[in-house]
Amino acid sequence: MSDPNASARPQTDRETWVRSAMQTLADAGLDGVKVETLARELGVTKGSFYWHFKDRRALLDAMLEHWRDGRIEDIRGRTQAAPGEEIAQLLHVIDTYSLVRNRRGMQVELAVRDWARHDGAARATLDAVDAVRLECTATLFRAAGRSADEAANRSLLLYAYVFGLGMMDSERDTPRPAETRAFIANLITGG
Amino acid sequence: MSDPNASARPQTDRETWVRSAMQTLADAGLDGVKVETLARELGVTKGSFYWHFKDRRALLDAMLEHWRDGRIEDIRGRTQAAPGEEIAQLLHVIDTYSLVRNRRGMQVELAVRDWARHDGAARATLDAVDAVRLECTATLFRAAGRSADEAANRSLLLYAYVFGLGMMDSERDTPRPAETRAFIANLITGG
DNA sequence: TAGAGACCATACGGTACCGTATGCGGAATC
DNA sequence: GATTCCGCATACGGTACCGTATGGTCTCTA
Repeated sequence: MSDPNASARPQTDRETWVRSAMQTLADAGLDGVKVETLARELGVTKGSFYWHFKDRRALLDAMLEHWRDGRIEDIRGRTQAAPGEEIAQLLHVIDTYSLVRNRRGMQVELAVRDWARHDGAARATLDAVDAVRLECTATLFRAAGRSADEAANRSLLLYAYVFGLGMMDSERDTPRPAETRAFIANLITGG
Repeated sequence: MSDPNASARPQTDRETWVRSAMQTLADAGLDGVKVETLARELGVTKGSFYWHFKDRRALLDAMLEHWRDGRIEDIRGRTQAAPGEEIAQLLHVIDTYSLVRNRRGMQVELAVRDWARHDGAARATLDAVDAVRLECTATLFRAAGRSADEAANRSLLLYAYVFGLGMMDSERDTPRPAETRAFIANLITGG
């Protein structure tokens, strides 16, 4: 009872493994996430890993949970807008999601989406995140006066565009011209 | 001289390997493309593979070439339009590329795009294909009266949307509602 | 019909993983 | 200061690959 975080203490080192695994996922894809490789990069051996995790699958599930929670928190934070500012906020969401400065986040996103094509758990996690995202932006569109259908349609276009662009520009170093980004963002929002 | 295709005859069996590898690429991703696994599925052994290909990398390069040629031929064929029919043709392109019936082609597309994130040759191939695609649709937009900038911007939006949607819907079995598809397609083309 | 070359099987060495079993030190506890 | 348990190292067996070496079979041709 001396340490109120006693039960959570091992979580700290699980976090280390998960963070390192997410980095590798971004850099090398899911098949780059290997127990012995991660251990080498962390300067430990597999013995450590198999104390913290039952097996490789347990790490993958922890990664999905970690990513899901972060993404849901992120989109919730980015879709708060004062009345009358909804469209401006949507334009800001498009810009932050489609700019090159989110490179690492985009790489993780693309890796998870590819992962979801072969794994049920990843697919379920991704669907949950997408559902929240679509609902968040649709709420903004509705608050800006769009119908429910139009809000849903524009939200779908928004995410498909943003992640599609991330896929096309994943290795690009210079951002798209400001005029291009503004033109497309205005088409999506209908501003 | 009796067989005018004598020099092309070995190509036939290379083609068999490439086709099987493309199928596996669609189903299991690049890391599923393994020499011994492919050999088992073809009912032969590695001995056959290493007679036709120098190594695994040679197969991967052949796959990229095969895919590139097919995609360029495909987009060229789909972007022929009589004067005045350009927008209608663009709407048709959007529909064929975003519908579920292209499932296998979309899976290959997504696998190649993921591949391109870790491999220079794949990235170069993909960039070449994207450049042709963008030029093909931009030409249609210009023929429909858009400015060069607007044509390029709408083309970028078109492909980002189409492949982004393919990523979001890769495991979906029922197509999106016709109204949703029409609404978004009209936004992209500005019809 | 003998030889050459296309096409593939067999067999092997080497590597990089996964997961388990077990040993070992150091901190906390009594 | 002996015990317990956490955190990790070491060592092992097993599997799935890649690529090479070598031999066999079948066909076509001279």
